[in-house]
Amino acid sequence: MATSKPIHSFKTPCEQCPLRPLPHFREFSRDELEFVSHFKRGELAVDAGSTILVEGAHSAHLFTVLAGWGFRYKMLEDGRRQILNYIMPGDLIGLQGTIAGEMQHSVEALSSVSLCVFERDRLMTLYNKHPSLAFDITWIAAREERILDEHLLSIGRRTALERAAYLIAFLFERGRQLSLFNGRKFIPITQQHIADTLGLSIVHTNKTLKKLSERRLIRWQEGGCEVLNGEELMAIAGWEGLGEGKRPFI
Amino acid sequence: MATSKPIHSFKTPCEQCPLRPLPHFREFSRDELEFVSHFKRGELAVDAGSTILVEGAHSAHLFTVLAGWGFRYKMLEDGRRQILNYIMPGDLIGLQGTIAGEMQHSVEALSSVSLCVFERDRLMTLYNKHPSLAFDITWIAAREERILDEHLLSIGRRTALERAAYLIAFLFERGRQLSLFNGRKFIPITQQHIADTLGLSIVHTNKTLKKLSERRLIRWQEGGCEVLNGEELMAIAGWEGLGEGKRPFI
DNA sequence: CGCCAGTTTGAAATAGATCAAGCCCTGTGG
DNA sequence: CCACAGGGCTTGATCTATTTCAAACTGGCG
Repeated sequence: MATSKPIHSFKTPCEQCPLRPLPHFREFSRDELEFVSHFKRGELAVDAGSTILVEGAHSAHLFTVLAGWGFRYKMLEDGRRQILNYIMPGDLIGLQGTIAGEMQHSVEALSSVSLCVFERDRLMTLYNKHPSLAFDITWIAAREERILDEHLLSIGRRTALERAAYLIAFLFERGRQLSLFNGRKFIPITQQHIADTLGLSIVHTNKTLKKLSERRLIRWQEGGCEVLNGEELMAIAGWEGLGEGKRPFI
Repeated sequence: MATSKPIHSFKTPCEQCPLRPLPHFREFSRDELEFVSHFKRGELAVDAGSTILVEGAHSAHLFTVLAGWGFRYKMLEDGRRQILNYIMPGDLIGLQGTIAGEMQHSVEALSSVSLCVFERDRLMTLYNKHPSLAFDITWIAAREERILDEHLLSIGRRTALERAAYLIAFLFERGRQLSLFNGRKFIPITQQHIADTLGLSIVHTNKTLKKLSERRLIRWQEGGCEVLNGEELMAIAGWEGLGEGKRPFI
């Protein structure tokens, strides 16, 4: 399994980037846009279930998600898996490889995913020539950190029901910010993924989700979760949301 | 409680920084050193138990830890607390305030702590004038992310015994890298802190630590934990360690 | 048709939480 | 010098959230 198609020579010009017009992302200056356009080396398209990056590998690339859903995870030697966070359009992945030499986690696609490919080697040029973009990269890393903090709070101190409510509300909020839902508020995820994110067994996860379903907050469909009441999920979790405001991306 | 002394006008010149000579940190160029020296605005000294930053506050400052131990945490409304990570010399704190406007977590001192104070406003100058330092800040953020990933794996998927072993090994490794131990390998921490880091109750934490004590891997002393066998703790946790190599700091 | 991944359910086992006390040490105030 | 209060640690007993085990159901798909 987990085969990824070769990197396309085809590339969407950054000037026509489908993400840029979204209200969630900050504007680029002409200058920045031009640099990023050169920085981008190609596009990668993978199918649902493919592995995008593997723990331990030395990848020469950085990626920005153009479309689709995926997740980052780590495993223990005996196979226990922990999902660390989800990746969605605008997210930068592979930065960790820059500091540690090799990836410390794996990344897998939940849906079909397409990614912009950058060369890690040229990152220093970005820092030298475009301080504003350099700052954006720091911003993106700090944001990921903030989200991990919240996940940690969730796994460490929330009950199973609160955790599940938090996770679904979180994914829903992220999708909403990215204008990902056309009518059907659908998250392409399996109960096993939810279990591995929340640190619960799949059986208990199933029973917990059933409680949320009975309260008409979510509905489970083939291949994912439909959100019926995001507000109430946030209330159960005691979670404030992601905050408004525009964010950068590369 | 939690009173912090006013920011000292007194400042250790960066040229005489006690951290710089440590083998764990990367060298600075003369240029970088000069800039950082100007960037630094003063020093802050707080006692054990003091709050250094509070969730929700708008701080105008960034800090680098010069000496001492502390921790970052978040709380739920009903008082449940989750410790997110520990801060030690060389760590940068307050960066999150830059991206979210306000702090998303609090920081408290475990021992007496002294900090270098920087003005957040002048961060952009650093990005404009010193790309190498800008990159270092990203590096530091990405490193924190990596550590949070590991914590998440721990809380989500390791057993209580494994978690405790991981945490103590982790703190021990960090202290060792920083040459913090002179003979006595002592971590200034309370069992309540360990419980709030591992997502366990204090009673169960106590019983778990007792098992580690009985195996002669640690010894509990007044006010903290003495590490007797870091190797074996890592083995129990199935944890590889932090990796060698120098790291930057500001 | 039969297989497979994902979901669902019930029953038994257990890790960890909660409850309740007691202990030790240090600091404080009479 | 003693009393006592408080924080941190320890321990045993009971309770419960969650895991594990086992089995069956569903809908696609070759």
